Amino acid sequence: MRRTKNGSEDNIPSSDEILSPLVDEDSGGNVSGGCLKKGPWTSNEDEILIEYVKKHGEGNWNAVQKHSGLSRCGKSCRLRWANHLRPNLKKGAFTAEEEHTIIHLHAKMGNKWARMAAHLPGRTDNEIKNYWNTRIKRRQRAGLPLYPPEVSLRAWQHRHNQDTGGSNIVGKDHHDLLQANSYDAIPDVKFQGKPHNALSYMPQLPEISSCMLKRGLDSSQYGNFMPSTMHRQKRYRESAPLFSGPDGSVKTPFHQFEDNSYDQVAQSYGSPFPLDPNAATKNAMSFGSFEGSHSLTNGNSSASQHSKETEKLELPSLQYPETDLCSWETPIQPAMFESVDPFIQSPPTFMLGSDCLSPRNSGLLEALIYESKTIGCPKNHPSHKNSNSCSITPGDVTDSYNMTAGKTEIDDYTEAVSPFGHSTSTLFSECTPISATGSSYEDPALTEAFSGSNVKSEPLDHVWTPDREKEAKNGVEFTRPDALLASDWQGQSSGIEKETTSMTDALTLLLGDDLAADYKHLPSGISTTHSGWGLDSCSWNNMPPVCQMSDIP
DNA sequence: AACGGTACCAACCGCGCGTGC
DNA sequence: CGCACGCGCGGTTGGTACCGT
Repeated sequence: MRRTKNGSEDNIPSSDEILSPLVDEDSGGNVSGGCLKKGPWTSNEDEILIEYVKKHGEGNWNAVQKHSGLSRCGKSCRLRWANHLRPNLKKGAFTAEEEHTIIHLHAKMGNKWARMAAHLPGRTDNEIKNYWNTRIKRRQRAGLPLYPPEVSLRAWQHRHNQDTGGSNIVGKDHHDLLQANSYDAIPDVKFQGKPHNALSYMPQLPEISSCMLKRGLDSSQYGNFMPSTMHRQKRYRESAPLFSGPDGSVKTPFHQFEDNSYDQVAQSYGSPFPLDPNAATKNAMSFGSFEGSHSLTNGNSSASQHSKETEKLELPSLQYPETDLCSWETPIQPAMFESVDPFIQSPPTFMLGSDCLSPRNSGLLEALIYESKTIGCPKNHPSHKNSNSCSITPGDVTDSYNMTAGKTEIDDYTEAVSPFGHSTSTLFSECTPISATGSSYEDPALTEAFSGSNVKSEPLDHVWTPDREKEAKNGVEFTRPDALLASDWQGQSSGIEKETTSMTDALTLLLGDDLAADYKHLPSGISTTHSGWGLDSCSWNNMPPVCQMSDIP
């Protein structure tokens, strides 16, 4: 700590400590009764507290005031003790090892500071939190990604191992699962082994990498990247860098669309997407594309009830089960579409990750925003037959890859109109892998699926026909690198080298030569075309089953 | 030297959970 | 069952030091 204000930190008593000027003004200086002192602790107070703990042990903090005469609330005492006075506390800067651990822990847990602290003896959650927030700022300023690529990879590996080791829906009654209109009922949706198709694969990557990339940036102070009061455009520009430019410069997702790379990539693939020149739509798409990975805009902040349940699962934010909606499997809720600025405003509430949804993680304002949005959604009215009318259940989107979403309220959902003047379904198509096919609404089958009236569950393999595959290649959503990867995988898996080349070209366009080149140096199993998104889709089968994240104590 | 912006961090706040009555 | 209380957590605020102009 650089400062040594009023000696509370350096144990040098001062007159200020004796007669602390920091008594809560509201207390009028009366520190007795219910009016307790606030502000920095003095060494005197520290001594009193230490003595008290020696005598009575930790706990029962509210009794401190009674027994010791310390004019601090129990809560304050507990914090002081836990963060500064208890023995074995490490002071000073984090070591490189600790930093490394923190990074990995954060990739694994998200903003679970206390849990992270448990892995760092002598460190407090507050310390870690402050460190992380500082790190976020620093890296954001420096234009560096929050996580090193290898961390993203490891997180993915961890996730993948969990996935393959956990339950999966393959072989299960998929339909039943999809029918379960409850987050609780949503199992660990897995696409076992290698992806059967690009769409089944795609969700896996973004939920890890982009989730990670965003997550840290989504801590409270930087939730939604920037204060809501900041000008939108400014925020875009200052948002956490997610892409590296050819010159090493970092580009935000919005940079991606400020230049022509977006279109270039799309054109290189002959995308049928108009890549809407309309700014709003473009934003919507760009947001959607990242919203599509959800993590990017959700991070930790969101307010939703079901989060509580999932949080109880003690699932780290990056260990989202397949129900974790830091993926494209995420149901899209009204907030997403009704936000004037989905990137700025209250993020969708569909994050099922342990800390993605927690109301506690959301600011009160966010919660209110969402609440107001929810209320504002007529279909969300309690009287409506289905409270989820304005949303899509996890299963819906989960299965959207094969366009066989279970019976859902998609029909309702498609009726909503975004502030952009797009139907939510349009946005949905832009925000989900559905759009990756580029045929969300060109394909009659898909259209039918989205009509919501007669949705059939079909095996993945039934849906992924060669034609569909071709569609996907042509219409891959270029707002999503992972989609590109998926396409890449498709191309390679089917021996279409040309496609792969195009893929690489596209990535080069998207990521820049340097970055793309860097990927070639990544170890086996890691993408040769990208790192920011974790792994090479074509290396799916080569992924070592080693869960590096488990190395963390 | 003065000023403003920034970085950093301790402390605080609000909320939710668990428990006991 | 409802309430109060203790506790823990994540997020936010406020104060100070540092740095650049």
